[in-house]
Amino acid sequence: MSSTPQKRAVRKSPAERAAEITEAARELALEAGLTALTLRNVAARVGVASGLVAHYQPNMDALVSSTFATIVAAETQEVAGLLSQRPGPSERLGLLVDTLLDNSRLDVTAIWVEAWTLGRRNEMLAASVREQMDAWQKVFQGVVEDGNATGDFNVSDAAAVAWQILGMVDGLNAQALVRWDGVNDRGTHLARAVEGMVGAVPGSLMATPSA
Amino acid sequence: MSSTPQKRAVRKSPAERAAEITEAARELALEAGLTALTLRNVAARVGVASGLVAHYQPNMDALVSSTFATIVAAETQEVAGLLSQRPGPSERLGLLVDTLLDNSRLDVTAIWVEAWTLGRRNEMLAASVREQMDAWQKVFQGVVEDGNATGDFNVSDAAAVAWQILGMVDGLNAQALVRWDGVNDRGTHLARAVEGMVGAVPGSLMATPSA
DNA sequence: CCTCTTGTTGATCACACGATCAACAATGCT
DNA sequence: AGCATTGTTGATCGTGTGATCAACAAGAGG
Repeated sequence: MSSTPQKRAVRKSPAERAAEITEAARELALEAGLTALTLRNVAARVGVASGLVAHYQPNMDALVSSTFATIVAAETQEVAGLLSQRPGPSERLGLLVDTLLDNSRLDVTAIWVEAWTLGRRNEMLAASVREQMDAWQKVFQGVVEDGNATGDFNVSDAAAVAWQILGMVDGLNAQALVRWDGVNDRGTHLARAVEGMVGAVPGSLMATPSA
Repeated sequence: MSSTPQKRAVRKSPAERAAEITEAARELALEAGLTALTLRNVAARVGVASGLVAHYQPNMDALVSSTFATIVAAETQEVAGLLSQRPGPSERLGLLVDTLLDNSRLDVTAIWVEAWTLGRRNEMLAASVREQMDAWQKVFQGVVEDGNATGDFNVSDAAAVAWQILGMVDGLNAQALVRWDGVNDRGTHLARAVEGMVGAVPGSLMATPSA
């Protein structure tokens, strides 16, 4: 009769169990947000007593923080990987803007926004947020500097411009989180704005879809 | 000896008490975020029993929602008021961008960001958020349309561009919430980006400070 | 087959939340 | 002065949170 309420969880190695817990936390966060990361929620997802989750984590703030870092870092690396396949800076920046606005990562965006406010009460999370933002900024900065070198762009302060573009992307994504309607061709408008910022030829960032 | 623990609160008219409560909620939210709006917190600030706050509000979701709306609407009207004192569209758009990035409203930004995530679990708040975003978008759209009429700008879809600028401003502000350092002249960079979007002459949005 | 290590349980604590409501008391009215 | 209205209290309920820890049992080593 009863399917879920198993009597006792099978005994596993600490490494394996720890991995289960962090993975469950990752899925939970993506589905219901970082706020859903409670001892009992995570435990239920693993199929284990709540005490066990506490046993594998110093405290919940740490689990929230590391889960955030895991999710966001994965996205950064994934997108950075896509970038390297593009020939020039213009194509890369265009792809970057286009990819980040394609609404296929709204779950990650939601976690970003949540982390911004949760960071006010979770110092460990706040540190992770700053760290991951730096990583993203570095990705943008690299592309901008490449464009400067090739002459495609003309930017005096690549770091600052990278921060700006990142901020814009974040804002537009957060907006999409609440108001998905209203604007259709966000990528085009943002591309024009970014072209203005990096001193690129208008239209040069228009993505040529690989499909 | 005891200062705060007064025996009983003075009896006031419903209107006056209700105003006290909403005002206390406003201050609390600005200081500690919308999450701090609990029955007991608000009650303590007013100097009243927690039950009284509940008596004046249908539920806490409603208080959170209305407090958000109050704070944000005030900011919108304040900035919109400043706008009307500027002569042309370029000056107005420049002032808009400059004012919203001057870091003097980070408390309001924090509330925006918090509302975006809280809205996922508070339908009333979500509605308020959409409403207030629309209001802001309308402000931007008005300026863009003016610029179109005077020929200062050249935009085909003023509504879409207004959404974009709004999103960018929100993103940069949210970023400043976590990373206040790194970028110094955000206004300049954003101005260049916006100039690109609205088709304005480069440099035309540079604010000429009234001071 | 037994023992001992150790992964696991679940009851429990203290706290905070929203919400409710009978009892209370201050005020205004007669 | 006495009464009725009504603003106000504070204890209470049910739920949820993080954290703790004695007790349990599964599995490995002897």
